[in-house]
Amino acid sequence: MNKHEEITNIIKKRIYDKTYPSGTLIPQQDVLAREFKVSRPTIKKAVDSLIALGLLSSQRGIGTRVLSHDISYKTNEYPADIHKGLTYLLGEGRITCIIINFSLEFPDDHLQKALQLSSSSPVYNIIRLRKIDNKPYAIEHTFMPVELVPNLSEDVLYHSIYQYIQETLELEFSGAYRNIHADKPSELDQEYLECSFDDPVLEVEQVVYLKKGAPVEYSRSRHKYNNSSYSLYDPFLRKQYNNEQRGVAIESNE
Amino acid sequence: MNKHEEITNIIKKRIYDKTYPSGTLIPQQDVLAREFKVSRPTIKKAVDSLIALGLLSSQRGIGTRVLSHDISYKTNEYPADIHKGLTYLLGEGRITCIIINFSLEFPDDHLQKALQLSSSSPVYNIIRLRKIDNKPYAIEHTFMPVELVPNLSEDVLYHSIYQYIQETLELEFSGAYRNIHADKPSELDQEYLECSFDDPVLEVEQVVYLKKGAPVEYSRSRHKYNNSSYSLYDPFLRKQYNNEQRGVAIESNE
DNA sequence: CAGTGGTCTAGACCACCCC
DNA sequence: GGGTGGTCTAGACCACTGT
Repeated sequence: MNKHEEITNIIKKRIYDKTYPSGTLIPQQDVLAREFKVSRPTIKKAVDSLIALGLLSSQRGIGTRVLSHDISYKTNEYPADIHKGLTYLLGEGRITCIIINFSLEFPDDHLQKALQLSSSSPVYNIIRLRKIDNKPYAIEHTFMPVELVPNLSEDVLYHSIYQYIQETLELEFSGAYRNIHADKPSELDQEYLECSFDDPVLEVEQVVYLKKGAPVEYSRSRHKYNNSSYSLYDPFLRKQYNNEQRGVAIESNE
Repeated sequence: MNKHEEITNIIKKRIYDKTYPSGTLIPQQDVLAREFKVSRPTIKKAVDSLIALGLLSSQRGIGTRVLSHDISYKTNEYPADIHKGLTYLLGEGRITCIIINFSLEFPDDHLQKALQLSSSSPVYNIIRLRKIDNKPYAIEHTFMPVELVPNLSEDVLYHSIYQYIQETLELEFSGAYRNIHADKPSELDQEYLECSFDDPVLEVEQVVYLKKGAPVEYSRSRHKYNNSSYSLYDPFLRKQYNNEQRGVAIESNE
């Protein structure tokens, strides 16, 4: 672990255990630098990452303050890999998975674009149903290039594709584009998510990229509307109205 | 403008104008350091912010590669302030605003918690309908503490509350917690968004914080399901399964 | 091995706030 | 003026990659 990450974690603990209570100023950066026997830029880096998480806020000439978010922090991790994430959170046994479809096909135009593939490069077409305590939680429809993820078996599908990619194939991820929107339930949704025709569905569409740069997954996860939601903290780091994209956006499909 | 921000913008331009084509390696950090006559850590900072935007990906021993996201980049800015953001994007004249409600009240329990107020501290209760080209776009229901945002007038509501807060009151924002979910349309939605009883609605619920630490807004923006969506890039910066929260999360409301 | 990015240092200067 | 965080430097060392 890096120094700045260690310090990040220590400060985070001190925030949660109220060593640094909500609303108060934490010690100055040079005091922390002396305490942890590091240089000030290292402290700064640790503080910055806690600002990005929404736990701290700095003001020049004043200090760095602990923010108090009374937002109920029931936020479950939602990494690219729902299965491993939920297993981690809820423990083994409560999460189950049903494979609805597992086949190979050639990508259509949309997939060719999203995964940057040629039409002759086969992809897996996977549909899985995730359950928590035997109640349906999400339908995940996943496409992955066979080229990048060889030898995918049903065994892997029941566990974690992401673990297989990281640990067996030793590939690294760089990040994911996501688009979150509401939709009417499809027939598949109504059947597997056990919802009626007028129950809205929350869909998280994403493209996951490898560090190498290649897209490794296109997927759509659909959730019953009263079952889950997507939470995030958006630190207003930059001038808001740049001429360029930022992380967070709403698009209007006129 | 900081040096690292200037360099960030220059590199960004070079990515968009294909000086650094998709998929290729950009020059090494020490080459860039010499070109821009800055130290390497400054280059690193610029590169890091482009990694956070999803434009670059670095690998030790190899270099820094331009990612190519064929995701259609129709992403409109969605800052906390929809009005100013959309005005910036679409130009003056296409955005209009109707005030459906503007009143004062004392906060209920939920609002007291979200805005960290006592029950005797009044809040504005504002409902506005946003239109693009005279077609309904979103219903925004906003609560703000009178204490923090004094002298709010209808005039300000038609323009930008955020501009008023930043420029007149000279307050700074630190960021916002958001929760995005799907919902059934309310009667208000059906009336003003012109949707039918089985059209889903996408709601973005947020609490916006000042740098000082105080929550300054609690709001819910509701959109017709086929009208807008929420997009973001999630860089997988940290180990995914830490014992602590990250920005992105799904919560299951069991 | 040489070359890449990742991290850290020690110190400096500046911008800003409050007294 | 005295104290805060924000930024930048010049150089160093390390971890990792590919040959």
